[in-house]
Amino acid sequence: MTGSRARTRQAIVDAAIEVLGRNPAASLGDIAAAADVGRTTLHRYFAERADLLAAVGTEAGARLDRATAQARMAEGTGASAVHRLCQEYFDLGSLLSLIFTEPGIGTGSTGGGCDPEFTAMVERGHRDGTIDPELPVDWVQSLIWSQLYAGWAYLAETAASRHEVLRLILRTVDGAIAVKPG
Amino acid sequence: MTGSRARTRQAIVDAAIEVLGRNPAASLGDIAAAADVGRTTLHRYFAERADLLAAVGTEAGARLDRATAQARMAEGTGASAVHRLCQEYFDLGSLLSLIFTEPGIGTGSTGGGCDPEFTAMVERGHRDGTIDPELPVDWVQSLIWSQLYAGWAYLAETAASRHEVLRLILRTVDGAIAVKPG
DNA sequence: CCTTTATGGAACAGCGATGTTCCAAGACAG
DNA sequence: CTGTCTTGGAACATCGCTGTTCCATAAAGG
Repeated sequence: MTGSRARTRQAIVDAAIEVLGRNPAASLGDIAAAADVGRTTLHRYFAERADLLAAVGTEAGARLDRATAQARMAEGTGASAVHRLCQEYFDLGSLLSLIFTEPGIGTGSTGGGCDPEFTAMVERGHRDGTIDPELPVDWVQSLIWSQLYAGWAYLAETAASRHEVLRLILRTVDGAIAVKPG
Repeated sequence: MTGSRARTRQAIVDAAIEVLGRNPAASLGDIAAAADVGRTTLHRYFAERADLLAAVGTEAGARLDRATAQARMAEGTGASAVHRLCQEYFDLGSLLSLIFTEPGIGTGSTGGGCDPEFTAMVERGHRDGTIDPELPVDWVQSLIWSQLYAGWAYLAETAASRHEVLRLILRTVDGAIAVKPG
């Protein structure tokens, strides 16, 4: 019956991502309820709150890595790679809120500098004339995350479709990083 | 000694904005400590947490209104007005985090649609060719707030100067709302 | 000098979240 | 059917935050 345990555990982690994304201060009872699981069962899988948060961090890192890989940051112009990255990250859904509000959730204690692949992508864009050279690499990173988060929030508050919101995000991000005519 | 009361009260509200901006779940003890005031004194001025939050909301609304007025949204092209609005709002400092994380903090229970003045400004920009007509008014609003918040966070995490961060914000916001060449 | 005013500390009860233990019930495999 | 696995509910102690009361102290003002 080990398949059941894995399924329950995953349901709890998924629910935690969903609920904590909406409210980072949510109680374990809220998370258990969202997972359709008793609070006792949640504690059976994660003795302490910190254990659950660690599992959420691991899951977040895994999903993030998967999305990053699919974006193929090393291909095409810098701007086109940023464009693809936004598309893939947008699919992270409720995880976006969590990553944005809880910086360093899926990062292995790095905290500081950007991912080397990301840096390479933006600097390539600086050289190939598709990303404004005045914008530092980490500012481009802030830009992308804040736009993705804004889009996710916008999706939750308005009647706009997922597709329409993605279009808006891509349009504004592309414009923001574009080399300025003046 | 009524001057002292006003000063203490203001110090508490200011500290609350500062602390709650960094951590919306901060305890009253944290806020009192940040205001260099005993927790007892804080309770003397604000019997319940809700009372303090109401005062913070009022203060936030006042500062927001002041900044809005100074931006003169009705003057110049739509894009230039957005530009000025970003400059003024950036000066709100730590209040930015609070407004961003606690939507509707200083708004008089509106919640829904944008400010009419703001709407007029963006629609003017749509007509005068300085703001991309594909971008809905409330998306422009999301864009501005998310960029201001990102800038404020960037300022706290990096060694960049306030002036430099403002430059980055204005550059990316201007690019994001600009009419696209394609 | 003496009163009023403002403050901070200590102590206390209440509350919600947390973490633990124990037990009963249902599901599944042999 | 029987034993194991998984679960959920109830009860409990604990902890931190909240809100209140009481008292001591220090400063400002008459």
